[in-house]
Amino acid sequence: MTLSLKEIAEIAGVSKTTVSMVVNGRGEHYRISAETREHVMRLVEEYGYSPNAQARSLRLRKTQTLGVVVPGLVNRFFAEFAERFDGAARAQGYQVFLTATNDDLPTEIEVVKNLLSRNIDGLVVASADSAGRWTPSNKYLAIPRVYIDRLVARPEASWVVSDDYDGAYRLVDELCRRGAREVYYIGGGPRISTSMDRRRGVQDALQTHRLEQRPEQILERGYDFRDGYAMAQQLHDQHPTPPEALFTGSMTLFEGVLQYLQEQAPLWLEHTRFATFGKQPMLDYLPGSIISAHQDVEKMVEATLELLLRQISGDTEIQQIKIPLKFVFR
Amino acid sequence: MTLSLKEIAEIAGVSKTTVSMVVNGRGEHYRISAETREHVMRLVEEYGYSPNAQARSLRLRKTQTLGVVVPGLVNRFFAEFAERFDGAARAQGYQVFLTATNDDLPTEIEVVKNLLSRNIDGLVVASADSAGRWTPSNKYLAIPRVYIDRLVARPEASWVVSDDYDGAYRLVDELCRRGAREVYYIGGGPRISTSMDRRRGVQDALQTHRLEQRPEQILERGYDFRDGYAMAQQLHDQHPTPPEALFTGSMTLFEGVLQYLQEQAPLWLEHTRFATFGKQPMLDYLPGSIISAHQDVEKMVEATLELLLRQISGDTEIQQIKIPLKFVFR
DNA sequence: CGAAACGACTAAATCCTTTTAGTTTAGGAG
DNA sequence: CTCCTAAACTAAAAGGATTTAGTCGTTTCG
Repeated sequence: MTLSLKEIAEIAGVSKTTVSMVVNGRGEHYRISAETREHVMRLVEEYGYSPNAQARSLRLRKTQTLGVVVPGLVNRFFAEFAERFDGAARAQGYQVFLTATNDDLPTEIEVVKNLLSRNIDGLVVASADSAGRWTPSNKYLAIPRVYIDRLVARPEASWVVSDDYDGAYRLVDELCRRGAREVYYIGGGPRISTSMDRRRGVQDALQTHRLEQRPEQILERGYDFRDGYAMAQQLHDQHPTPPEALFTGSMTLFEGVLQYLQEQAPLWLEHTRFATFGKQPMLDYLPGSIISAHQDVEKMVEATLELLLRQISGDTEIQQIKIPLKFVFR
Repeated sequence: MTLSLKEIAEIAGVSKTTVSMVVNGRGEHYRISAETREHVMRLVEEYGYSPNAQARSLRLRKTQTLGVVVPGLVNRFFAEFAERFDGAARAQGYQVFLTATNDDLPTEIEVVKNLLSRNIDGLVVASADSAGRWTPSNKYLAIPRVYIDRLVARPEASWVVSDDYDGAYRLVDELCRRGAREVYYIGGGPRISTSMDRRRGVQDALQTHRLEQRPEQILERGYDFRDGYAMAQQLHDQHPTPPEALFTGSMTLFEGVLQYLQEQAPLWLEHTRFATFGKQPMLDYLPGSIISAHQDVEKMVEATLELLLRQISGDTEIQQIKIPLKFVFR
């Protein structure tokens, strides 16, 4: 059993107000004699009193709590983001509710609603739906929030994303510089902003290099491992010989592709040049040619937390930040 | 602005009690006429009322909140555990506070204290210190909790861990069956239970196969990438030719080792047989011989949540569960 | 007919803090 | 001696829910 403020006050023989003042040390227009302060403090320590956060935040209308909603944690980018964000937020006195939605919009909506009813102070979302095709509640619209990774069209709000267009462009540009004349594209769901931007980047780079773009060179499905596997299969079926170059929109997709190729078309692993989004230490040890681009997690965390805290402290300005990717040209 | 129960009651022209009853539908010894119920419900929908979780849990002494404390999320096992646990807990109506401690005991203690002051209903910890060399508060001792991955000596409590001893034994056994006569061990910090068990497994397997065990064959440091790198270096310095077999205690360690070997001793990658704990899809595409064992996350999540919920519902029995590992003998 | 039972509500207490608006005591100024 | 002020506290309200213990008519039963 933990004691309450009231009980401490009774034991100490002072009022609740006094104990509260001592514990919070907020002596604005109140003074407490050194004697009393010490007396109360001793009891607080002795009984290991710490304020009940429920009651506290009920009164203060502040929970010192943030919500982070991501598609999944097995995805290394989100894992790293979550881990760093958690640490940074904690350093600022916030505890984090972290939730994975599995990229499912109904789940996302349910989770956000739950978080809102818990009166979180701020919200970070990598949304499953960039188009914003659901009607947010007033409470949702009122809460400080930052979208990450994928920008969201509606409601108009702050976001921190990577420069996906530029990343895709430069990856494909590099493939071409290295001699590729035929680049295939395997990407995530066309309703997610990252997919759209990456695809545009790829296409513009091909255009710059005056390379042909046939519709069957563009495959889009989802960001899942199985999507990667399936698209590799589809590609292989329609084009049995190894293409010169293959671009995948995420590490998970790349893993799916790899799985298929190893099983059904190992020749590709030797002859095709790969470019992919995502980070993975083991890429360095794979045979074959692989270049990659990954998000600058540290900068993103920093920017996200700053935007969020600024909103929490009352600033209503909307800010939208695009962060450059990092490239590994092996 | 969201309305409160009181305001809804005023608009509806009924008491707070009635609204509360309608919303929670807990008509044990209270009845509410269909008419009133419908009337109130309409207003609740219209204004999008949902109860304030702070106030609710203050009264109920239940927060429908669980804490999960892990060393880090970039580690795939913890990421997968967290993701699945989050989903399973949400299905049971709990929201999860997830925190990464970076395997730092002071951080762990601080985080747990914070979670306790928020009155979480249950706690899951992969502790940075298996020896239990800190004094837990009464509140900590009283809260339903389950240790995972690493068991904790004190306080006596429920845990769900993998059968590390067996896993290490069988990996090394397999190495020996495949002809290895000399196995080196690279492991995590000797104060963490998983390290201790894995080491014992390795040593017992060597003994079974009547293989020599020199002290310099056993390296222990920590579970970090850099630890792996450093131990590989140390090993290479004292033994420049590729050893027949090398065991690493985690995927992160293996990655560190790989990094060093690729830079300084690429020959090893061809000639040494590797065995490692951990899961990583890309292992399948690496050249060389690698066998591995990884935790059965699904079963662990299931067991952990069940033990926790049972404790929350009042069962005080301590249960300690060891779950078999999964092996991939490539 | 009187008492008990029941249906349909409501008032007020409770959970634990924070904070506003006092209250009490002592000392100094006039 | 009275009045005022400062120092050091305290009482009570507020914050938003749940729940115990009623209240007040209307039926039902003996």
